[in-house]
Amino acid sequence: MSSDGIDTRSKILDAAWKLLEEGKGNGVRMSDIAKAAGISRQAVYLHFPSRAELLTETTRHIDRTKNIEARLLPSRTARNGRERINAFVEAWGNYIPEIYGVVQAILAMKDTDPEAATAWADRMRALREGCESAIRDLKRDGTLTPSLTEKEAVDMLWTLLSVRTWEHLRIDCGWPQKRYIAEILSIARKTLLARWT
Amino acid sequence: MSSDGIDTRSKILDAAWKLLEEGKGNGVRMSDIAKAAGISRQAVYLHFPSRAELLTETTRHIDRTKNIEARLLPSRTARNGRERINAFVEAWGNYIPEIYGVVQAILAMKDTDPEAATAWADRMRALREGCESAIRDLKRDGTLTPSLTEKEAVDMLWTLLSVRTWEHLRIDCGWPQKRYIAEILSIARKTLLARWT
DNA sequence: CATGTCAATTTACACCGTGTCAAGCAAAGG
DNA sequence: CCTTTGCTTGACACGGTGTAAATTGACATG
Repeated sequence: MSSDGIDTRSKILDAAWKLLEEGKGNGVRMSDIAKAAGISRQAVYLHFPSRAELLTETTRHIDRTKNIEARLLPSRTARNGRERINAFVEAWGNYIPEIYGVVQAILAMKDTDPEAATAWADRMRALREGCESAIRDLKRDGTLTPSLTEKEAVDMLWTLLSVRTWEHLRIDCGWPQKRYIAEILSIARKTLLARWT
Repeated sequence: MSSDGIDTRSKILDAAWKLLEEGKGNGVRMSDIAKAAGISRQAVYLHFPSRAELLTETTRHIDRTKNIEARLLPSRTARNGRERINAFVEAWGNYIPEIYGVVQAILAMKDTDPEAATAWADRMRALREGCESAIRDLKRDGTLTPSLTEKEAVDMLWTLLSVRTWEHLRIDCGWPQKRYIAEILSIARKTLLARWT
């Protein structure tokens, strides 16, 4: 065991998290993380085989400490599809800003590093499953718009909730978070719900 | 003048275009482009000071030969705002796939290279101006939804037409191009037009 | 014909970030 | 005590971008 109470692995993850959080998701190098964790660059490689691995572990670390599962709970216990969408959009939409830094870094690696690509695909599949459940409920309630197939509806919701959409509205357009949530919710209702709702 | 009819600069641009077009927008290196153009890597630097510059020049090259201006003309001569949106979405939406490869490469550089970032911002400003004109017409016609300010409406349309949204629906979700156009148009109408239209 | 210029060539190198390797050091624990 | 564990330092290979210098070959103009 190490002399300091908290183990090194956690120190690395925390350092990575902090650095990625404060602004430039990209441009954070392994050496920066090492320095922030107070260890040598090589020591980082003793715990994580590659930058891609470190980044994906960092997202898991964040998920664990921010307890994303608990946050998504309300959406799973919603009384009907309509409310499920509400809860889901709110939960995920408000989670994005907390992981944006790390996501940005992974997204940037995705194009070149196949490992990062699959890690990201995994992450997105989880989100997609949430969308699928919500749409399924809508379908069950009979409130799903007839102009979209179930698959298309899932794709639409998934796209609306994508990090890129959030990024575009919040970062590029400068929208406040509340406005983002409200507007995405509004679009989701308009495009997914049957007219007579 | 060079002995071969077509000058080297164009050969480079064409080579870059072709390589970026066929698949992996990223992963195309300067040496690849040089090889494809039939010259040495260093010769490329005689014509373009940096990779970022080459990429942005390539988009201009494509714009020129694909005549984007002419394609956007119908949207500018539309009789009313509603039709202007139709024409604009169709023109831009169908243009994206033709520039996607190059755009992907620039987008990837954007995070690290400030030069690429400003080049991309320029490009996006042009698109945004198109959105602004369309929304202004809607406002003039009185068909703009009252639930959005003019600025917000522009932001929404701009986001719907972003390359990232296209990428998500077409690449990640596998939608056919026609479906993409139809659905974006549908969302745009539902979110931008006043109820009574 | 000689000269100068220009485009492109080759070779070489600097820089940066990732990832690897080897040797050494300090402390914990049998 | 000696071994193991966790980390250190230092060095290095690789890949990609960008720079620099010396050279060749074609062409135009004197």
